[in-house]
Amino acid sequence: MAINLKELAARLALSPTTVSRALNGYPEVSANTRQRVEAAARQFEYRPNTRAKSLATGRAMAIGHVIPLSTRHEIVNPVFSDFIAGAGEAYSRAGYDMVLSVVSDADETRAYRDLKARGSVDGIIVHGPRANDPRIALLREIGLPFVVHGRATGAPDAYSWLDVNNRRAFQRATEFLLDLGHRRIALLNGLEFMDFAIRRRTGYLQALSDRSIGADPELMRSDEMTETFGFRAMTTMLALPAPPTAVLVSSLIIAFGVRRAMEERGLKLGRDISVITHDDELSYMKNGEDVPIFTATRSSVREAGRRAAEMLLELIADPEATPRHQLLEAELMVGLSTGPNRERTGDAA
Amino acid sequence: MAINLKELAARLALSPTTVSRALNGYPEVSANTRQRVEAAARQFEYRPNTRAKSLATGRAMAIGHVIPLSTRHEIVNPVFSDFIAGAGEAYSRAGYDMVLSVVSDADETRAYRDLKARGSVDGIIVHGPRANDPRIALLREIGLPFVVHGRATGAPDAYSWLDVNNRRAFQRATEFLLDLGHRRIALLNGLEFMDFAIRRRTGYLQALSDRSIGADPELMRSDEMTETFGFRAMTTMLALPAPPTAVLVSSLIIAFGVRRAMEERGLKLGRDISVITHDDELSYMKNGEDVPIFTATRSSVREAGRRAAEMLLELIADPEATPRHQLLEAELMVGLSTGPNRERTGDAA
DNA sequence: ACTCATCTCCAAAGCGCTTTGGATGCAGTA
DNA sequence: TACTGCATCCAAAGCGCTTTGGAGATGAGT
Repeated sequence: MAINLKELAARLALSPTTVSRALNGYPEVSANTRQRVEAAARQFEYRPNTRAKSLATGRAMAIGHVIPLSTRHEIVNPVFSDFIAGAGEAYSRAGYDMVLSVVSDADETRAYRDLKARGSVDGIIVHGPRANDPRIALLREIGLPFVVHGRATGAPDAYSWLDVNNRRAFQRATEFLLDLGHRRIALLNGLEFMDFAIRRRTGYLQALSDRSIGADPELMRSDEMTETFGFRAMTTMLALPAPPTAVLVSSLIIAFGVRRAMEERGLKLGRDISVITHDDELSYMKNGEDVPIFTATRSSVREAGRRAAEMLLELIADPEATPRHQLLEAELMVGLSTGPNRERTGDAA
Repeated sequence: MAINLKELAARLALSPTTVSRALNGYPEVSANTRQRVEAAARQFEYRPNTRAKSLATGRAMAIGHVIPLSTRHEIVNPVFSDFIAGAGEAYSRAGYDMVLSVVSDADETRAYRDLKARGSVDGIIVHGPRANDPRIALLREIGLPFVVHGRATGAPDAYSWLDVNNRRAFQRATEFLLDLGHRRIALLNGLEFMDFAIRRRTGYLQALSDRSIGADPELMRSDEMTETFGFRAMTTMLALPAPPTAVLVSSLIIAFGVRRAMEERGLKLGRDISVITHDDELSYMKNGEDVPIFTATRSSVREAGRRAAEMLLELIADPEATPRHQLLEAELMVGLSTGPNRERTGDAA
């Protein structure tokens, strides 16, 4: 069924050498034969065997994504499929395969080493970096090109990364709420050993301190980003003597929970309490259609995947390259969930 | 850095043949040498080069998942990452790699052919089957073992699949609502060219007709499964002269939208209107913790991924095998979102 | 003493491709 | 005529592994 180089060459009464060269664009073949070869390749639907090709060239033509299957937390999951979709696009365009390694997090180190030793990939995308993430040193030692989706504060050496400016996004969002007169602003963050969560908190705290507003520990929560977390945290906060008038949350799913807690108490989004969420633009989790439901700091994870993949491919093409960085700015999209602080408006009236 | 067979053999003063045999468990090697070889392999961290191995054996030791990147609909996405996680577990255990191909749906056919022709995979998992899905005939023609996650009603020949009993789940859910006295039961379904959606509707209609209750087209909607869809559809239905007293929805995300529409009107879940949802047990989208928020037909997508992968590996191991099937029954979990029809209670009182 | 089976091991071919190092033929040059 | 240079093609080696078809040694059987 599937034809190989030798057969194709035989059919053309040419040597495998010439056919290979013709198809790979080498100059030592006449324009005439090149056309004949290409026509025949199309006709017989010839596809070079990837295994053989990469054995011969030493390049795997594949990129690895290691997904630690944590027993404790499912962190990467919600954004993962969109990131993959974006990266996958870039890979197919470049003729690369994407190989996924799902491993229990105890085996993660071994997974990277295996990928290298068995020659299955030319590079790796690192997901869900944490502060001082040990994987960075590991990958450098192994000698496999890699790009980190996010950053790992505290990593000793330079490395390539692509990240959203989480600090700035949350700083701006906080300022936006401050400008609306809010003073008691809560933060419902992701788990704070994750790097992005740390940065978001930093931005939030920065904005507060810039206006000389003290942070209230009661108003800062951090947990896995689920609907339930949003609901519970918000319910608890609403029961405080001085509940927040605005809330900054790290994901749409959390925001759904927050909204539920509010509605259960008859509070209206944007009027009684303002909410800003981060929106990864997940394809299955839209923040409204034309007008955003939630005011949001928005940055497409899919786009991030695409760019991270492209960055890695460039790195592989030029091993001498110095580490690259890409810091994506999140847009601040005004939706229906924010409004002026009514407590103060009330004061003034 | 990475040592290969020849070097390892040289270090041991043995031939590559013997070393290969020792490591792959062939009998023509003495227990003594086998131990020596294994010890050395461990010491030097020898990992056979996958490319070379599969070139020699003809087996790719990899499974392909083709993800059509539809321009129109993002169908597989929300459940995709969990399915992958489950399948990935099974693959790593068996020493298989997982390769993902993200392709625009126009290129999907070519993607399958390429995977086969270039020898990159030994088998394929088919995602998101539709009625009369052409991929089944295609894959059979190509001659690549495959397992379908779901079924494709109308496919002419036998093929291996793993599916949730969607019809039965929704039939039972509908009966459950009927038993609670509900008569106007709405259905918010996924897109009905998807096979699972068709089956769910069938089950729903079956339950209604079994009790001689006519289906009201006004109460049946089908769309992409987003929060917005749930919200809009429910809002519209609540404005009907005779709104539904119960709703059956196809995903938790839709259910969130439904709840929002209800809460906006001050209606309480389970008291004013009953809601049953299907719950795929996505790791990032939990239906409450101990007591489910929503009464739900529950079936783990991750478990499905694991089993589908195992099924495929068995198929690959035994090419003569006849097609296998696995029909998983969903559990009907009673949560806080269902209760007796108060209209009728009202009537009776 | 000879044959035969058994146990260990190895040389070499082969998987499908790329790539090095020519070979061949032909036009241009002296 | 002989030489050079160029364009075009090919034979063969090699990528790292498996696997076929022995080879040599040992011991049992007669």
